[in-house]
Amino acid sequence: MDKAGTIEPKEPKTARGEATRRALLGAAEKVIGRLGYAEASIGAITREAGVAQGTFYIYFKGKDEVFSELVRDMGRNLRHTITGATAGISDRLEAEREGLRAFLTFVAGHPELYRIVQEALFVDADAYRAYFSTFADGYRQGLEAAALGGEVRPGDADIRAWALMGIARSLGERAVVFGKTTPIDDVVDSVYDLFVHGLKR
Amino acid sequence: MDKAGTIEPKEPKTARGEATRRALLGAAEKVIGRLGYAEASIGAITREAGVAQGTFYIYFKGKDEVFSELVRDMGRNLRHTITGATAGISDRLEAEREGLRAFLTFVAGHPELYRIVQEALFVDADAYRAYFSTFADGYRQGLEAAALGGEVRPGDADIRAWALMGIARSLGERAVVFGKTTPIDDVVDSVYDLFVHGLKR
DNA sequence: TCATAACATGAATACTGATTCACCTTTCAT
DNA sequence: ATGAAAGGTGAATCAGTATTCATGTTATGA
Repeated sequence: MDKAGTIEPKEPKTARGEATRRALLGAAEKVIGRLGYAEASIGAITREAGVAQGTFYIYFKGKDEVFSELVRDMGRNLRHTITGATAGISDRLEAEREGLRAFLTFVAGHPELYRIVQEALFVDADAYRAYFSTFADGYRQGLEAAALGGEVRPGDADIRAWALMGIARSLGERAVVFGKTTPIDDVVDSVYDLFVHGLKR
Repeated sequence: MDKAGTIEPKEPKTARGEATRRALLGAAEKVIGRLGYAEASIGAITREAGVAQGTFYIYFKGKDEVFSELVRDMGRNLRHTITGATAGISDRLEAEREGLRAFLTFVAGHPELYRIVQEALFVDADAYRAYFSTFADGYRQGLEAAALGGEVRPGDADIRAWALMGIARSLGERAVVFGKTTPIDDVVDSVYDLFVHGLKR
């Protein structure tokens, strides 16, 4: 009668199992990204992964679980990418600009990111909130530091963080969901100008 | 053998029927807003509306149809509200500010707006695109006119439109989904400052 | 006042797809 | 070389609900 320590019905790791799990995760990303959560059947996922349906349940408790894992995964990847792209840039505005560029580039390469993250609000609201809260926190800290250093004018860092995040999201969506193909560098330049100077003539 | 002109299985209008339809639509808004599309059963909607399940199909072809109608409805309402709030304001930046205030106020009063509109991407992508395209067009036209009039500095109006829309969306979500309760007027002031001056000190 | 179109009912049907399970195969430590 | 443990299979359940339908009820125009 154990149960507290054991990992229950999943998390199995040994050699090829790891590979199968990855295959499943990758297949889930592809299928869910294409069809959406509701339409993506376990059958379609396992077919894509090249395994039998039952195999799915060796590694995941259910459909929601892969999904949640996917959301966390993508968040990590994206954060990692952006961190890499902005590491070592001391000027805040410039860091903001490069972060945006990295974000838009990543998104262009992972168009399913939107569907999946956005659908998370309905499938796993906690994962959704965690995803955006984490991003917002990052933005906010950067802005606070910059305000302290006198790089940017004073103002509510949290609101600004959400505003900037909204800009990035919106322009990513403009490209991926609405098919507007303005080159990323042009988008970045426009937004940077907006960041720095605002709208006023 | 007609069919072209007739309205098929719905659109019936006669006295109380109209009322029932409205009740159903209102119930759908409430229930879908609360539970999300997938979890919202027809049973729950008709129960909320106080009618039998079959009644639902007198007025709507299916679950998707109410949903689509809801999305369009909300878009119209919101647009109407914002138009009303900004009518007669000739200064573009000020109009932008009041539009944002109206938007955030509306959203605070209709927290289910987010769930529903956001879920539309999965249930009825066309309605989703129409919703945001319409908004973006409005923003863009306003910005183009302002640029022509020399009120704002030159720049890509479409990109700016999407950026501003993203800011509004993000801050609405910050309140409704993430429960941050900064007073609307404070949010508006912060964002306005950002609009006008940008971040640079 | 009654014929008829609208409107309403809710139990029965139908379908879809997630999850289970009894059994087979591969791996590898000893 | 061998027997657990880990990994894998896929057909058979099973649950949940959208949709249908045969049957009432209400309203109104002639």
